[in-house]
Amino acid sequence: MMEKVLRRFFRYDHFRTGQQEIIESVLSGQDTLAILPTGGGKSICYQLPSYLQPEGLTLILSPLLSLIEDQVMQIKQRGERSVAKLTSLETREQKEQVLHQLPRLRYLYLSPEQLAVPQVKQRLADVKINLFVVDEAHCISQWGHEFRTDYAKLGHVRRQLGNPPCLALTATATKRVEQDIVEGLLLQQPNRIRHSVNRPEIQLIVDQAEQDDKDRLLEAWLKKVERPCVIYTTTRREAERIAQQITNAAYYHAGLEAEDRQLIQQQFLYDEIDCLVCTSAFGMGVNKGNVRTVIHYTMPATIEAYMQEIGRAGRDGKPSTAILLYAPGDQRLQHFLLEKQYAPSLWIDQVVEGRRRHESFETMEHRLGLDPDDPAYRLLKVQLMDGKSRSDIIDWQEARKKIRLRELMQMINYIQNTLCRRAFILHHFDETAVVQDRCCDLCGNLTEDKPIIQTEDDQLNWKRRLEEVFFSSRHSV
DNA sequence: CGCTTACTACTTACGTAGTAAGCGGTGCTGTAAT
Repeated sequence: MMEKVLRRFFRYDHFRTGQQEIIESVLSGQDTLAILPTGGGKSICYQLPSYLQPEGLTLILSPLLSLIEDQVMQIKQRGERSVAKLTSLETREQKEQVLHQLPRLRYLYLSPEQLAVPQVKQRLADVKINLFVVDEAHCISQWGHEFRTDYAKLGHVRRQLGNPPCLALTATATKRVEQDIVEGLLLQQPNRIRHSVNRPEIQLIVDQAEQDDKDRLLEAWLKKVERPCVIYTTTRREAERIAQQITNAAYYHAGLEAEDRQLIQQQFLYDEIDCLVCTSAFGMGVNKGNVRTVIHYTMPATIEAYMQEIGRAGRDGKPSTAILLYAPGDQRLQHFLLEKQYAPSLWIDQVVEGRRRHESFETMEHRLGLDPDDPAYRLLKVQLMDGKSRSDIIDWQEARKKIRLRELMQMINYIQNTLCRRAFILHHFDETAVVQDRCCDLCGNLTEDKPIIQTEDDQLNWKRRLEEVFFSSRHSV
């Protein structure tokens, strides 16, 4: 039966690994958390069940407008017309029309922010929702706490919509991320379907250097590795600077116009450019099979982010390479960026005091010179509007910073690890290490399944090392 | 916080040291009312 639907509506003869299991779980009405390798055909997992149900809507929450556009287009291309999207790109009339069509609609794509709009929520509450899908569900953990807080509220919204079954999909999730997803979506005894996050086709290399040698090192690696190649940097300026030094390269970051971003992504996709230098803005939803190399000029803030980013290599399954360049002190920028997300206690005090005097946020913004677009200030505002007190917020900030510094430490541990890079990463994702060829710079093809490095239970050591890494310049004796 | 850039001061001939200012990621968004 399922194969028949697969052939008829999706024109595939067979399911790929994991798809069937997820679909069965979805059809059983259970909450499902699925960790599938990238490019594993995730969309079929939530699109197919709809054809086996007599009526009802499939709601798909997606993090990027561009992703929503792509998905809707792909569905239409396969001949399904009962699909719509609800984003800020639609006009008021279009939105109204979509909300009017709801009872007859099969798929609705929207951003998490749209679900915070009262009218959207109300109209959706009147409709039968078969499935509540959260695509790229790691965003709940990655963005939900600080940056896009509507992600953290999806569970409550789901309750308000009659608690339809939920399917959360992602490619990479540690236990912590999994926990964030379960809590954020209020999943009830979810069926957890896990596939290994290991990407055996990608060999892992870390190259440590002095800051001044990095450009030369990058140049040397570029002579050795195959293209197409993605180079990740932390800052936009660095992405632009490095792109200039490389032939047939372009840069990509969030400071570009949406049109330019799309154009460059397309050029890279069609091999007109074979080297893309970018910030973390690049990658989500990019389906390019032949990326041979991912180089990190500077490290990301977490191992999960690192896995997401190197995961863009070798989707065609052919041998690929991930290289991370590290110079002492590289973590400081990540540390700064992390700190910058939280309001300084001065702001908290000032704004709490202003509210006590019934001053509006707008007035305070003027009086105190606060930028209403600053994410840290916006987060503070959300928390205060949610009824949080000064001490709630301070305690929460402390707890979050501690978690995130620890994640950053894990990234450093990966770099300074001396056993096996792959084993370290798999261990981080609570998987057992595997032995394989083309493994990493530390073990080559001689991988052994050994106990790996310290983990969270190494409390004392952790604190000491944290001080060493972040404060050594000031506190050295 | 730490790195880079811009400017100033002082010295002494076009250069250098010292200080101040600026910068550093990710994306969504009913936006009320004249």
